[in-house]
Amino acid sequence: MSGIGEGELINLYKKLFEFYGKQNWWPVDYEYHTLYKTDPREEIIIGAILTQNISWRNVEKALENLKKAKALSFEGIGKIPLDKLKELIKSSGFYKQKAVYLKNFVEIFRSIDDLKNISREELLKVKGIGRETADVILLYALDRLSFVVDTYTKRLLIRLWNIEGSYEEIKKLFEENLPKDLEIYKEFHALIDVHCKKFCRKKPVCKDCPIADICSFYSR
DNA sequence: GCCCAGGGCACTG
DNA sequence: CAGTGCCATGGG
Repeated sequence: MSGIGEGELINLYKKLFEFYGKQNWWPVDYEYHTLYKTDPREEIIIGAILTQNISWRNVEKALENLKKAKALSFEGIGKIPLDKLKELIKSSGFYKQKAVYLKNFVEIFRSIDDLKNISREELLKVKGIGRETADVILLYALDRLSFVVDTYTKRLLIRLWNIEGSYEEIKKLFEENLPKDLEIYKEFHALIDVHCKKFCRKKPVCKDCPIADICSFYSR
């Protein structure tokens, strides 16, 4: 699948970090959680489900609605009626199934503590939790060394080095060639997304791209 | 009006 | 295991 090693990925990381700076993902409203004594990690998981194949802008509106309803927590999600939940998260698209996913999730896991010893395989059994969402939960909410792959990551690897692979293959590629460091895992995924939104879009914008010098697509 | 966005499920071959 | 249809809103 690939012919790159540790050097290339670290180099990519350094270049992106240098250009964009620290991203501090996952975004969370700590003031809200301090005020209502809820756990910010639960917001990460709720957001991870809401953002499936939807722009973050649409998710932010849904999160705001949940805050106003004091429902941005597992307990809060569990308390509000399903129909009410659907209304609140409507802006995040696919809202009927996402509402069911959320309800089901907080039914299984009553609080963040119930996830303390969860494995990736167990998470993947939960309806609505696929590979990417599971890895987001593991990395950003539970501080586990599980690299997150998304469509941006795949697109970038194809453009940069013409590397294609399944989700698990790409995930392995990163995990085998990066230092086992939580901050690097978190920031790298965030940087890839930020970069792909700005430059490496579906229709690539190569002008002024900060990593054009290491990109095989650019030199074609 | 068209395209796309921080995927996942169910079903098919 | 890979491919496809479906889910649905909102901004560019």
